[in-house]
Order: sequence, then C-alpha cells, then structure tokens
Amino acid sequence: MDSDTSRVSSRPSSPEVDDIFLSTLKKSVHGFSGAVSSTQSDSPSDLASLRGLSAADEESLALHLAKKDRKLLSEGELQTIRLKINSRERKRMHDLNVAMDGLREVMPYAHGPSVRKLSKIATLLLARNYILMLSNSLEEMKRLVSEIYGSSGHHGGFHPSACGTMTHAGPVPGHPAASHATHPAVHHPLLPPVSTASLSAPGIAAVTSVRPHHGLLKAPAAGAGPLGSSFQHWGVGTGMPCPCSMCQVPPPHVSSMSTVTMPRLTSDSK
DNA sequence: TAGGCCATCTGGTCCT
DNA sequence: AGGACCAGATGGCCTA
Repeated sequence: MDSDTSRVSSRPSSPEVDDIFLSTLKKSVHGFSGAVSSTQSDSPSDLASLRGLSAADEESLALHLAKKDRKLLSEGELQTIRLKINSRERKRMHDLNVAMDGLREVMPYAHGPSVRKLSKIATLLLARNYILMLSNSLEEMKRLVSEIYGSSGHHGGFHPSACGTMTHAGPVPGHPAASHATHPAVHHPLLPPVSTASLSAPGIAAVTSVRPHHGLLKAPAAGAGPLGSSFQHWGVGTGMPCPCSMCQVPPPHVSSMSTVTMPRLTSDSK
C-alpha cells in the first residue's frame, strides 16, 4: 500500500462499490454513450426502475432468481442482477489486488511514495525468482553447514532442529552471503550480478523509481539460460533485476509443484 | 501519440 | 442454485 505512487493514488485500484455504482448511474443518466462493451447498457429507463428498488429488494431478487428464468425478467431486474454480479466481481478483484499488494510489501524491492509500484506481472515474476533464490540459498546453506561440521565431533551433520536457525555465535565461514563470490551458481537472482549490496540500500530506492521495462515481459522463455545465471539482463541503467520471462528458469522440483498446488489449473482444459 | 497497465463489465464454465 | 473463477472486450490514465 505504502508503495503506491501518485499514479496509484490518483486512480485507486479498487474504488468503493458505491462510487462505481454511482458512476454507472451518472454515465447512464447523463447519456453516456461511449463504446462500452456491447452488453453494457445502462439505459435511463432501466435505472429508473432500478432506483425504485431498495438494497434489500435487490438482494432478495437476485438471490431468488434462477439463471434459466432470467430471460423472462424485465430489463430492470436483469440490470439489478448484473449490478450484483459486477459488485461481486469487483470485490473479488479488490481482494486479489490486496493480496498483490501484500506480496509487493514482502518483496525485496524498494517501497515508498516516490517509487513506482511494481506491475502485477512484474510482482509475480519477481516473487517467483525470489522464492527460487531463497530455496537455492537454503540448499546452499545446508550444504555448506554440512561441509563445515560434517567431520567435527560435535556436529556430526546439519541438524537445525537442535541448533535452531543458525544462531551460532559469530559468522559462519562459509555463509552463503559471503560465499556468493565464490559460488556464482547461486548468485542472488534479485541482486545485480556485480554487487551483493543490500536491497534496502539507498541506491535501490532511486533505481526503482524507474520502471523496469524493456519490452521483454512478453518475450518467449526460449533463450533462458541456466538458473545459475538467473537474470539474463537488468533494467537498462537501473541495475534492477529483470522480471521478464526470459529470466525465468524453473528447476524441475519447482515446476512439478504447480501441478500439485493448482489442481484447478491442471484439470482445467479450457 | 503509441504502448503499457489497469479497472470494470460481461458471459461462460466450474465448483460446492 | 449460487458463487467463484476465468478470459475477452473496452476505455481511462500515464509515460516515453
């Protein structure tokens, strides 16, 4: 939310339902004749009948009408049902946007009023890369810890359950944060290849004020390299990670996950 | 001014 | 049956 820019504030992602309803009324009452969708017709006569209904009337009407009977309804009644459905859809999209904002907030990406909000597609792609990066970092950490303590008497192996989440005093010599330089294969997908500076560094905020765009968001992923290379390219002059599809290389174990967590997608033959 | 992004409407389909 | 989900269409806003 706080990452919203003036653009966002000037056009709220989810205006109040009442506002939408009123704007719809205004459009119709004032003879709005824009080339709206073919079925989007709010004629004044419809609205006249619509305004005669209370909210409770509308609700009960919509709830008690079967789809098959709708062809028998008057224009006003159909309009009422349509408004109810539209309202639900707006709410659904609003909830989706709220979730999207929540995702943006936890992304290692500069937030603030002066930073343009990530687009939806960029948010999703960046989130995906972030998850992949975290997974790789975790695996690398496990491997390094095993290497370090594997031959020692105290730590026969990696057992985070016993030691907590890496709370040993002092830096672990082989900590991934320090090992990236010697392990380019796990370099941070969200950081510029030449720098491991924190994403919260002042420079990032300035960088993210420029929307990362290069027309590759819709490019095919054919030319994507190995995961180790992560982002193939970065925002021109921005140093920002590229969220484009070319930079997306799903590891096998991640790809298979989608079929498990999204049964609707797999079963959907549309 | 073109293109990107977005909100909204709408009808169809699937799920509970 | 009703709601959720989805995708296409449309128009508005913003930026390069």
